[in-house]
Amino acid sequence: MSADANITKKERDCIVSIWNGFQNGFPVRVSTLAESMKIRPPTVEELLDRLEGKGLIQRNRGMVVLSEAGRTVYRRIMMDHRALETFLVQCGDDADSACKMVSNFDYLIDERTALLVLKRIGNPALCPHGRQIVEAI
Amino acid sequence: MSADANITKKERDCIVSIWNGFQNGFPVRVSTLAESMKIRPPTVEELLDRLEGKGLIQRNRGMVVLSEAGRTVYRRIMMDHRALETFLVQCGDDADSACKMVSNFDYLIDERTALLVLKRIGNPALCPHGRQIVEAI
DNA sequence: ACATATGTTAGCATCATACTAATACCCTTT
DNA sequence: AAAGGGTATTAGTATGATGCTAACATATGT
Repeated sequence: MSADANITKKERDCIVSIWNGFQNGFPVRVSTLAESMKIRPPTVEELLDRLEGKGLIQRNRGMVVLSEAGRTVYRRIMMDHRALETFLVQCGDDADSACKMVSNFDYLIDERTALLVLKRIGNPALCPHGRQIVEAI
Repeated sequence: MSADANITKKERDCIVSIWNGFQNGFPVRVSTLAESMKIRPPTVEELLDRLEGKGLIQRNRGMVVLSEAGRTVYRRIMMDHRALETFLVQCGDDADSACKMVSNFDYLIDERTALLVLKRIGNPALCPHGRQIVEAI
């Protein structure tokens, strides 16, 4: 098992952008996603169609939110991401490089593996950026 | 930078299969590659066309070998693979799961990161399967 | 009601992956 | 040398992911 609802890198990025865009309390808009992902709105629509097909998001008149399943996927990606990122920083990498590197494959790592890594690095509560490794959302 | 001659997962698998097939001293054949990768010969041809285009292999009447550049890519993939695999085993994973997991992203990791990980886990000479982590080929 | 923003469809294009069917090539055996 | 068997390659097709522009639709605010 991977972090897996069987998603691609772009779908992963989109899920993360949807979550980040939501931070202020309002659902993110398609145009905002397009801007933050540096792709055109129709390409975002395409991506959203696929994510909706997988049950990971809900849409309403241009507003986009993660579904319960989508939030679960997000949580998994982030736990995996922050576990590895924290490990790399412990190895001597800087937080930004580690973050960029790990973004390329965090969505491919299974939960079991992430938990093993977390235990090994001492179950820290926070990642190098100061965020909760196991996020409650 | 990733381990990167900018390859895909299948191209990565193909490079590894070409190397493994070569072990006995004879270049691997297309049919052998097809069998070991569980795809049909024409799909192998397609893959080989792309790898040849990237200068990573050389072909001669159905025989396939890695080029110098291809061997470099292979070495990098394997160092990255074995570094992470060894780390996961140190975390408590078993060698086979670790191997399978790491195969999904070893080709995405940059050399600098792999070297940091190697240092951190104590620069072991051998991976859990007993192979040289830094392979001389 | 109109103008502007934004969202959505339609229509393409490209690349990676994969297949079957047909053809070409090579080697061994007769 | 011809025939046959195995292997490689080409041709043709398909699908999924990613991306675009242009056109059309829908809101929102003045």
